[in-house]
Amino acid sequence: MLTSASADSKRHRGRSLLGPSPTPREAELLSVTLEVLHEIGYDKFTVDQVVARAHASKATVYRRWPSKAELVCAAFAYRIQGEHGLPPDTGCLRGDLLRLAEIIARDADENGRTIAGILAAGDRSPELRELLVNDLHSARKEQIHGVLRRAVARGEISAEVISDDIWDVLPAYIMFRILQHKRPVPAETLRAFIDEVMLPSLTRLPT
Amino acid sequence: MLTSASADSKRHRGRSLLGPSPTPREAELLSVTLEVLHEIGYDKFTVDQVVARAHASKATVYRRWPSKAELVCAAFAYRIQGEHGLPPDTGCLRGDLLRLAEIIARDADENGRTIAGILAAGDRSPELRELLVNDLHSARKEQIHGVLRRAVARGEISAEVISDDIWDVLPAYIMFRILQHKRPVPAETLRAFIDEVMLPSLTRLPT
Amino acid sequence: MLTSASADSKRHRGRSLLGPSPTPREAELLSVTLEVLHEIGYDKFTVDQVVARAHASKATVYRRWPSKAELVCAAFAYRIQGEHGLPPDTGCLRGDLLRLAEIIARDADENGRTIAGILAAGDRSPELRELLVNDLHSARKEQIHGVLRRAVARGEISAEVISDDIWDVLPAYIMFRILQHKRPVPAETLRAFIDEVMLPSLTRLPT
Amino acid sequence: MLTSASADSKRHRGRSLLGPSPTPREAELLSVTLEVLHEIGYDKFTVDQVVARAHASKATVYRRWPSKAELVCAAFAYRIQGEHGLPPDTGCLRGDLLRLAEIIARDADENGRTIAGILAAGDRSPELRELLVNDLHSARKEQIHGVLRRAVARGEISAEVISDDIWDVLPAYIMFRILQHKRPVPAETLRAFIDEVMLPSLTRLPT
DNA sequence: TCATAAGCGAGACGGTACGTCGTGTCTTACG
DNA sequence: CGTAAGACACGACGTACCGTCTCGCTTATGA
Repeated sequence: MLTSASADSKRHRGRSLLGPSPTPREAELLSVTLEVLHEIGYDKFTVDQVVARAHASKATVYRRWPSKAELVCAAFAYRIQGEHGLPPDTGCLRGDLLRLAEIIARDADENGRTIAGILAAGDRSPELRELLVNDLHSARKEQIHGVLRRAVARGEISAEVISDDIWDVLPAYIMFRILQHKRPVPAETLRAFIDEVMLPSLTRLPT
Repeated sequence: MLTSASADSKRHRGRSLLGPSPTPREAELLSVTLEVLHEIGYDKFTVDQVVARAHASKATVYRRWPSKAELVCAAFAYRIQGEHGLPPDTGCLRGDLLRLAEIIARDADENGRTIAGILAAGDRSPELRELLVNDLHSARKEQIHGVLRRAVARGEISAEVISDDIWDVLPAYIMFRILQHKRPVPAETLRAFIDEVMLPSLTRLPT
Repeated sequence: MLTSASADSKRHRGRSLLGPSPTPREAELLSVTLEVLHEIGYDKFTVDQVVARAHASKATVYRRWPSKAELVCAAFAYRIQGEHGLPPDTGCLRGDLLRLAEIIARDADENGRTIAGILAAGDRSPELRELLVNDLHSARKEQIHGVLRRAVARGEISAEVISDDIWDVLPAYIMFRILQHKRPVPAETLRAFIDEVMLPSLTRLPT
Repeated sequence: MLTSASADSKRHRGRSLLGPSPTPREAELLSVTLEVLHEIGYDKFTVDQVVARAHASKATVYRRWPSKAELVCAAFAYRIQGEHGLPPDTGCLRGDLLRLAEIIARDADENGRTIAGILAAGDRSPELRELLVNDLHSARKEQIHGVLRRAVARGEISAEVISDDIWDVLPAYIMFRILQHKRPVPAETLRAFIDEVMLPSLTRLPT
């Protein structure tokens, strides 16, 4: 028996974007949203398509997400959940970074254009966008800091090089490459970036 | 000594995107397009507004640029022309990079959202988008390589570190920061990026 | 005695052109269409004007009538409904015909140009045009045959002269005159036509 | 010294619509106009099509005829010239009328929709339209009156039945039938009209 | 003989209507 | 009551046509 009050109180644990964790119907709609985004890209994305494919009503969508932009944001935030896992330990910093770079590159390859769309539509709902960006990157940040902490533990790098400001060099570069050339970033480029930029920076002599 | 930047500026301009250099009327329309983009942002941008403000006809616009996306691209390519100038020589690589970072940051701050829009709408006209991206970044590439060549001439760095693949670390990071947080990149972040990432990479010991 | 007119009026009205009888919103739009047609004429008629005046949306109009031509046709068909009434019995055929001629002439005077426009645009939607013409003239046919049947009942004419083919001599002539000279047909011309053409034909000696 | 005055005076022989008789170039353009009208009908008619097909320039067209409506009118007036011939004498009024009806019916079949278009667009250039209508029907009037005069000469009808007002019953009915059903008027209908309407009217007993 | 002008082909241009489509609001009917 | 279905206002998009205009090119005359 459903006691929607207790269900409600359960839902108010959600963190950032989704507030309450999504109901089954919401989850379904968000999944369909992600599907459509993947298939036809952000700029051809249509709320009506989501509605049609989910056999839903526009009112049902707009009751929860007041605009197309917020629907897309919410769908993205929904997707991010559960991606916080650290990549497996490969035994050395370089291996960990290469592995992480691959993960990020694959993800960016799949979702780059959608993210660009969200960023471009920025002013429609600035606060939401900010939340999304935070969500997006807090996952990455944890992964990266995790890898770096492992390297510190191994004695490969000094703890001082872990910065709170520019930790995002790796995802930034990968995302940028994806957006610029719309092809996947070649593995060789990832390797070069890690060997020629990341590692020199992380193992630099203290100034 | 190569001054390929100046050589570049001597070429018949507008070769890539605009085909022939724009007629006066075209230039006018592109200028108005840029105006509108700045004022109301990419997602609220309207061809009709351009038409109204330029006292033009829709046919005049669509005769040249077959869609809104291409109009915006062309306007951007038009804007880029003449931005090839090298930043002034500050005497040392670090100073040059800081100066260049400022330039890039200011530009990205002004046009970031528009660029994101173009990237998001990518598939509407892929070839045009590619041309635009090439134009956008060939200008930057010239500037960066110019600065690095100056550093090589000064003996600050080895010519070997100049890569044709990952030269774009600096603009990538700046653009990404702009798009992520929509505020201007703080000078301190630029400094940190240069000191902690760029310079270690450029002055790294040969592997 | 056949009262096919009243039988007709009992049928579910709006069968032919409008399909189901129009919804309130449809009726409103058709009324506004007729208004605009009267005010500015067929060739300056604009769907946007209808939309603006009815505080409607273009989509609302085009959802029901796929083109301007069909909107105008439907508006006309809508107008025709309820015009099936017989003119009052004046006691003799000549009087009935004069009365009917006046009615037709006034109607043609008001709508002549619009009808010409519809006819000219014929090929845009031939089947619809045909329906419209049928509707337009089935009403007239009822009126004329009604008048003639009264005359037969009075013994003024023979039933044999009532033709199914060329019953439309009267409306044809009136409409033509209206279209040709754009002024109303003078009463004297109507009288002459009835006395010198209609009545000799109706009372002719059997060949 | 320009002799445009004398040139002008030369050209001022034309009668009604065309003013001066058309130059070769004008005649060519009018012919092409008629061609296009026949092929695609009045409502899809386009000045640009005439221009393209005649390898002419829009300026050339608009220098002579200030609007599409006037171009079409002029083309029609041009076509009418030389159609004033009487139909051959068949020996009796009925034969003459049948022959004439055929001629009119064929002409109306070819040009009905165009004429309707001109009539519908009436208010664009009322005076021109009036001229056209006069031209159109003065030719017919001559033909009909010619046939009637022949019948008077034969003693078939009385001269008194020739009316100046409602002479146009025959073309009116034919034109109307053409416009209404867009198919050619069947010969049987023409015969019935002549036998059952025209002849009773023309041979009626004096009231 | 050449230049000066007029006619012309070509087609860009401003304006405006068309018909399509997407967003976000709202109503109706069903379960 | 929530929901599916979908009508609706608003407004942008991209197309097409009209009538005006400017450009060169050609031709035909007058100095």
